Amino acid sequence: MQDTKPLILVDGSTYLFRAFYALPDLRTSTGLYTGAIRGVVSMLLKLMNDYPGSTIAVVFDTASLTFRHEIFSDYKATRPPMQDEMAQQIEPLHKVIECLGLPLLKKDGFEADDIIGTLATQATAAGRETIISTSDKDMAQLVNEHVTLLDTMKDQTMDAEGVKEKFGVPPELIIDYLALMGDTSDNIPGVPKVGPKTAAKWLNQFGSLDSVLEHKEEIRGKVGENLVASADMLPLSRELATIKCDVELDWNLENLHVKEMDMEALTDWFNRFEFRTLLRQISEDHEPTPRQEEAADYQFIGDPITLQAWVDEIRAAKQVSLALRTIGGHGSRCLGIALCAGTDRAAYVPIGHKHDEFRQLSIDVVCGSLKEILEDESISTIGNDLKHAYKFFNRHGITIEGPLWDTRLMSYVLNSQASGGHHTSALASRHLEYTTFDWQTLTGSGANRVSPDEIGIPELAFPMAELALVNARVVPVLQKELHADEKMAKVYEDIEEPVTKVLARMELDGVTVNPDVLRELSQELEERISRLTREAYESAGVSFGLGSPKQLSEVLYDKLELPSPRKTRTGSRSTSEDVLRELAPLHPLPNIVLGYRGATKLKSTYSDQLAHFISSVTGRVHTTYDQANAATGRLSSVGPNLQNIPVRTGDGRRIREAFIAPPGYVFMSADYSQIELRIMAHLSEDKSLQKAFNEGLDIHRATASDIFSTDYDSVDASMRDKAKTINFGLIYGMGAYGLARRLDIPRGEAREFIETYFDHYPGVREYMDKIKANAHDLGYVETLYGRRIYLDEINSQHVPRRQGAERQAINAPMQGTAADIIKLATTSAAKFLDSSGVDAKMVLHVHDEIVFEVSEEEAEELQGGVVQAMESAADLSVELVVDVGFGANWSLAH
DNA sequence: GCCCACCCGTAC
DNA sequence: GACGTACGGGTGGGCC
Repeated sequence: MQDTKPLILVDGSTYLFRAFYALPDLRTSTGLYTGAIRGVVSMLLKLMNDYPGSTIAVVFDTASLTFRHEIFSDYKATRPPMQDEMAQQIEPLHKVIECLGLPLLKKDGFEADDIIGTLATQATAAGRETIISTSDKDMAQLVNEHVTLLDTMKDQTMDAEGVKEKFGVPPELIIDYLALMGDTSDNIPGVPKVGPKTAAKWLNQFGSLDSVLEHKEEIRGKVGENLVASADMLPLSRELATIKCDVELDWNLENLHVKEMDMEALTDWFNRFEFRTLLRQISEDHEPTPRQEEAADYQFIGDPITLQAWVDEIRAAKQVSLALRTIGGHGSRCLGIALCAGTDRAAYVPIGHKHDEFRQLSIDVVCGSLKEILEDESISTIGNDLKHAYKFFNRHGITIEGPLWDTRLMSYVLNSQASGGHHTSALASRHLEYTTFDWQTLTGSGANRVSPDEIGIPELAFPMAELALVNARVVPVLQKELHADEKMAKVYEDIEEPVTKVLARMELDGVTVNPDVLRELSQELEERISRLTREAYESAGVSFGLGSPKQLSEVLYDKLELPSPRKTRTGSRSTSEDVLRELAPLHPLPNIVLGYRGATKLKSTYSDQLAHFISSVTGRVHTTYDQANAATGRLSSVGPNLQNIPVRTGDGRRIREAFIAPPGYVFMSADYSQIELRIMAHLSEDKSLQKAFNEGLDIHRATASDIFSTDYDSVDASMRDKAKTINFGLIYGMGAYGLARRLDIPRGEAREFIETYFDHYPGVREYMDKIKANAHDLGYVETLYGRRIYLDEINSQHVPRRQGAERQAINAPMQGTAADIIKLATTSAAKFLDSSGVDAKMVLHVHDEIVFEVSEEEAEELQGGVVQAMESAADLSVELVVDVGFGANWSLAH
């Protein structure tokens, strides 16, 4: 009968090396080195656990010379001899593998790759799936429709598609690809200066190594010359890189079998190696002990009747505390949900665990029961990061309607920078003096970390239920603290809580990004990058790591002996953009590097990366706004960050062109004009600044006219520019030094500018003095709405730190008030969307800008509602002005 | 191999 | 040390 389980071939040798270098110093109390053994064994145990019943064979190299040495005597000649500490571990490791019952394969004259290649080929011929567990990229040549690679330590699999994705060429071309690149560790010669990018480019262009060689004369530049020079060696390199798939072996698909584990011998070995954790692991696996519930207060919910009893209890308590465990992108799979009614008892509902030794409930059944309470406006929902829960339930047809008591957000409003953060465990220790279960002991850390999916249901149930209970108990404490200043309670209730639901909606909806636009830009940038790389090497007279500031500084300042104008914070010689600009007149290299940096930045961060974030489910990009992170109350955006998409340069704007409205729709961008300066005018009560805004003047022009004593109408571009720099500098607490550097003028002159500014706007100076004094007294500053920003270093003896805190004291109220206002506006605009029924979605939120997609017919109606919502979000002594633009893409709408 | 500090550059 | 708030990519050194 055909074996339907996959054949698993483990590349023991590469894992041995990797494990050894990962844990080189691990040894027993008697001095026996065990790091490599431990690494390989725990990897094998994981594999056995993940693929129960599969045939797992472990393949090793032998110390003998191979056929590759016969055809190329220098093969692996540069490789240093294996360290003793590693060599000692090989024999015992082989013994342990035998005790595990796994077949151990090795053959003199051949490498592990060849044995694996041969067996995989046989399996494919027999129509059987093969999984090759390896971390060696060379194996990618073996991938086909029946063979996939698995990196067990990283838990990553790779099929043919994945090979193409990772290396840029399909599995069939991997050999050619390796030959072109060469391999320094195996001492396989390749073409000098050809790395992964060039190799893939050529192969995609010409189709194969042979046709690359046919066209070798056409390739220009140094790499072209190198190719011609290496042409004779390449067939040999190709042969060396080719894994042999027809080795005569004593093993075949029929006689490879896994045997029973020899527990006695294994226990003996593990004791000798002092592998206490592994010992526990294998004995538990073999003698499943009935697991006790950790505490009586925590219950399982494994059937609909018990679940209904909890729902009734929740309805009586008028509140539910929820803790969700989801895994996968955008919470696509739910392992389980913990529930807590009141503050006494909590329960765990297992839903999607892989190991189901306990009865689980389906997500549909659970949602069916929870729907009635979550959609009941009179029932409060408690949790930590409820935006995540809101989105999860929304995907399952439930809209949480009641008030949200989000402990993460409440804590953030109390002190955005609270040390320890706003996680449930941190809140438990800060506000309840209670220590929650340590997740690390459950999931491990670092390389040994396991997904929660690997953990059994009873193990997860306790800590999950505990989270729900702790959140329920911490809410009243946080509420009380918020009410210590009614303004803070209102910041939570009027600003943060309502905007959470709006942000959730926005994240769920996402935004359309056109990958074709990005791909085209990437290709263009790639060409530009390779051209600039060549030019840089020529200009420098040496090739070096262009992306490495360290190497660049050596070239600029040591080799070319250019003067180093500035040091970085840690004392190394800076190669930052403004430094390179200064050096540009002295040598061509700085400008080339600037171009290179611009292009690589754009490509790696945006044009390459963004397409990976397009959801295969929705076809759109879904960022996550972190509502409890920025010190001042701003949002931040992650996965991807959509708040730093380029806008200033022409190339950069092309990224924005990829953000598009669907057919029949347009983008509408609405942004506040000069909101922070307007807030400065309001907070400082400076009459001239207020007047300038209320007369509808261009504020930078007005400032220029004041400080340069010129008519408003005769201000020229350079004066306006200087005034703009000063205006922004003020918001950031800039001093004379910084202004001088920015404007490239003497410090005295900069000081005079600032003096003149304050003479014209005395209210601003008074306000800044006042806010600093206030900060020194209280240890915090406030926004207009009473959001606090604590400044721990405001009274520091360390002068630079104190000055830093003073700049924060100046900036935070303005930045924070702007954040408060746009959050209020966001909620208000969302209400307009709901009540008007206009066919529009909010798609992006960028600090002072909200972007919508709206049906073409209703664009005007949306504009009216949104401008009204945003301009009336706050009532200041100066007007709030909103600029609106429309367009098919984000660039055009801006 | 994994993690993190550092440098740098993008946004507002 | 000198301009605030963020996120993230690449490099390289230290450590598991």
